[in-house]
Amino acid sequence: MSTSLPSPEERLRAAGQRVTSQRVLLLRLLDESKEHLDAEALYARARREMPDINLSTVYRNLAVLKEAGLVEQRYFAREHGREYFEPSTANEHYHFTCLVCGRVVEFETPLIARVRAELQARHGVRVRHACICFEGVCADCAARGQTVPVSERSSSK
Amino acid sequence: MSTSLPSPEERLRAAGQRVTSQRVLLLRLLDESKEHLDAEALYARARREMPDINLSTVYRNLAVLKEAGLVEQRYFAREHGREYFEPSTANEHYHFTCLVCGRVVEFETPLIARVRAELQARHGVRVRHACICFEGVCADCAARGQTVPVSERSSSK
DNA sequence: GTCTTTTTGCAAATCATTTGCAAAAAGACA
DNA sequence: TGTCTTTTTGCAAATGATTTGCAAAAAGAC
Repeated sequence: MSTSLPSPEERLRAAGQRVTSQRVLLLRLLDESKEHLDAEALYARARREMPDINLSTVYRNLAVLKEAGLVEQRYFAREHGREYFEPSTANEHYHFTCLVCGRVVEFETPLIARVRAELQARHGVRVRHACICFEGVCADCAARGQTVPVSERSSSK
Repeated sequence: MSTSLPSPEERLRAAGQRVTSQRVLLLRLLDESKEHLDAEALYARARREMPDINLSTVYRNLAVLKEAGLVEQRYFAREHGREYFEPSTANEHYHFTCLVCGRVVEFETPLIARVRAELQARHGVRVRHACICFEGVCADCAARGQTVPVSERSSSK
């Protein structure tokens, strides 16, 4: 989600990566997006401005940008097999996904850091990364009486 | 993992599911396993006792067992695209995976429940499920000086 | 500009997981 | 126990996301 970050070009240079038009475009699209995008969605948007861009270029660049710390990979709810991305931001935040409408609520909490600290203290492990995501029913959907997600109880197709 | 649970047959019946030799076997193998297994690993073990069992049967049954609440699906670390399973147990616990040796440390903490409560209180959402996993370097690997995971910095193959 | 290295587009491959289908097994009931 | 109905299985082929090999094109360095 859009914050005042340096331009895509600057961020690429700062990260020691080559500045290609494709990378600049992808980074900009991720910056501009209100939602988290997966490779396919990002590809669809990129094509509108660069019709010849290839899906594998999107995948390759997402991997490069992730490695360079310019974007972060996220996994959501039942969609865990699909990777979503967002630009790296300073503040650590987590996600809640509504199973009914798909809305993603971002939130912050110091408790996860405490869990990490506990883990470190009690088990001597060094935590490098955490994947935290919650899912359920958002306030609006609950108010609308939508309590049972369509694709939960029934077969998952 | 292995705890004193009712027999596979009993659990299947209690869950209103048909008792097939394949299901009994899979459930037993999951009970017996010290590690979390994915479909492929479970299949490999199952074949030893039932050579004709099919991989798709394993997948289908894991889905059934999950739906019935008899097993729980987990996602780990960089392996997020792959689903691992363990028998459902009463106590809620979370996982830490060592990026170097692959060891999985299970731990409990009341803090995650607090995060859920906070989410509920502050955003009005009803949390149904949480996917929580941590990764990093375990105490043993850190002691052995193994700080930089093999497949982290280099290309991810 | 020229040269070297990295990146791209394209097509084909991979890997986990799913599905269609006919035969086999499970559960219900006579 | 035998029969009937429904669910499950094995097998093969399909799917869907992601990856890879390769030759041409673009980026960065000199």
